[in-house]
Amino acid sequence: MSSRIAKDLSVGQMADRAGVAVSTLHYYEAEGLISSWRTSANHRRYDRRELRRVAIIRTAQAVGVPLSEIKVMLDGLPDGRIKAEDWRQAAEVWADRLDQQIETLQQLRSQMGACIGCGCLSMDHCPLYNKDDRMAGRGAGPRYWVGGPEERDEMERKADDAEA
Amino acid sequence: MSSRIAKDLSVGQMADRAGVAVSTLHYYEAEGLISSWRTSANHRRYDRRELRRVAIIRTAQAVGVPLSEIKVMLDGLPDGRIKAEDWRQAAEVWADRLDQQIETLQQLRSQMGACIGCGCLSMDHCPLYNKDDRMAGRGAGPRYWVGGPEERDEMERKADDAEA
DNA sequence: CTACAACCTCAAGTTCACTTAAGGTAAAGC
DNA sequence: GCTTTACCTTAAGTGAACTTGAGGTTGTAG
Repeated sequence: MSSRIAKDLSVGQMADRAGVAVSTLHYYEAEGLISSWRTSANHRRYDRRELRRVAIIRTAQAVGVPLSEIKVMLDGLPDGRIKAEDWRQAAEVWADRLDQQIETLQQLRSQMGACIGCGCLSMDHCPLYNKDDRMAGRGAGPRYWVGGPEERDEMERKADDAEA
Repeated sequence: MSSRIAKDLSVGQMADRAGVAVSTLHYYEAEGLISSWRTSANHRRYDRRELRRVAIIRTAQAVGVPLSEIKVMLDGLPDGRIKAEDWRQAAEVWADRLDQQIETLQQLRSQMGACIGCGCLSMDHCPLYNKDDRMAGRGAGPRYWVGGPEERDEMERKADDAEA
């Protein structure tokens, strides 16, 4: 009992450690977000680093990043054996994304704060007011993460001056 | 055509300005997130400040806050006529929330960054490694915003030392 | 006065991220 | 040897946040 080598984890162990349900891990695997090998009994075994993947998935989700986005980023890292350079690259892309997200939050925060001090309550001359126009998004289903990946259609707020 | 007084908006105008679909506004109204009065023709008319509400809703959503949460906060402000004190209070609650959210993001960011520099690639002696355990969440459906409102069950990561 | 755009309601459909259920295998404990 | 526990698969259900569609009314423009 002196050997403390990092062994691969069963799905139950993964679930425990990551704090997610077993079914969730199955789901993630089906979606190609994590991967495992199988024992002779067809049981999943996870490399320990999959734990980190799950942690990243959950953290990203917690701040509103959809799985599809997460997958794209995780796919950036070549299967299994992660080379340092790949990690670095992927992380950089993400950093931008996160910074953006953080900024959005800070905007919201100050938007609400500023709204108290300024004339927002009586409206009409609020400096923030005209920032309301913005934000598009089309297609079905729920829409997290409004400041999406590529292609955003600008949505010209035309009918603005045309008002009696 | 010299009068440029702020008039109430139709649903179409609101949709244009806020950058959302008309159906979304209907939905928000049905959910009690925004409100309107009706013309004699049963058409919706929105007070201009509803525009701000929509902006806040969308921004909050963009960072992963579910509508239920948003509603709670918006409900904090008494119907229609918003008193400054109420705004202030609500904003304060939110500021905390947002700060928390921002922190999560920064953690994720540095988690990924740090993972490059440290031994994560060869695993085993990563200082971040043991932070993987964490994060619970139960019940059906999608789960945004892991660091939820009240009640979080701690999820003891027991089976840790018990490993041959 | 007739088109037509903009609005209305209500019901049903869709996507995402899961969970639950049903039915089966397999190694471990008594 | 039998039962329990952990795992497996596949299919169907769920909740959130919308969208789409069908069918109907209103009001302005030609």
